[in-house]
Amino acid sequence: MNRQTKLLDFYHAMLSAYGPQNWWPADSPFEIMVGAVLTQNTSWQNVEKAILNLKNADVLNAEAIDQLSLEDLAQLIKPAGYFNIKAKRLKNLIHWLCSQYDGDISPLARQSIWSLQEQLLAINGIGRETADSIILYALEKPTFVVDTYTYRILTRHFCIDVDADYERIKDYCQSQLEEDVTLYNEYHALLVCVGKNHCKPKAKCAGCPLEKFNHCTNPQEM
DNA sequence: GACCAGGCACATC
DNA sequence: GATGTGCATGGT
Repeated sequence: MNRQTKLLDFYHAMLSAYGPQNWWPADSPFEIMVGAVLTQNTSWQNVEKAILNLKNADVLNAEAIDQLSLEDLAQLIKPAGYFNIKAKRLKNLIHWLCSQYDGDISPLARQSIWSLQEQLLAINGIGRETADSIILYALEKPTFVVDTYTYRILTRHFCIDVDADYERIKDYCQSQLEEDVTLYNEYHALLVCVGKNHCKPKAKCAGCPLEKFNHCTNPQEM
């Protein structure tokens, strides 16, 4: 595929407005996996505090988290919110990594996206977005990540139906864009940027870099 | 004080 | 299968 699509136009507009985002903000693929769980329905600012706690306690590694008690882990990740449920989810993910791969992420990079999705989605607490975030950002494989920002922005710009589900949105995005890790990486990060700065739940989208393409309709206007 | 944030699983109908 | 609800901190 080498054609100009609506989503590619969006991409160039967002990129020229914000520049490369160079996600994911982390020091290692393992930290990305942990962050992917902690950021579920949570602002990144709060996730950073939780990750800092893990670093300061010297437990930001698979073996340490696997051995940590649920209560101790929950206390460390408290700033990220939902700390009891996220402690369980994090331990589920890390226990899978330890029991199946000896706590080593590198063998995962040699597996297919399909196989990785199947394994990750089988873990309680890992849903589609978290699985795709891990595959794209930690394992650097081309799978598009859909989140609330993606949904909100693409529905307001009439790219997708309001009742479109995760897979449908993902298929739409992947059909409009070249299969490319860097493109998918930047695209999702830029959508988050637009979502945070302009495309808010109950606000008009003034100054949005996507404004020039068509009317951005927010729910209050409909 | 209300609203929102890189979701997910589970209960209920 | 669709829809509703609990989970929780911290910034605006």
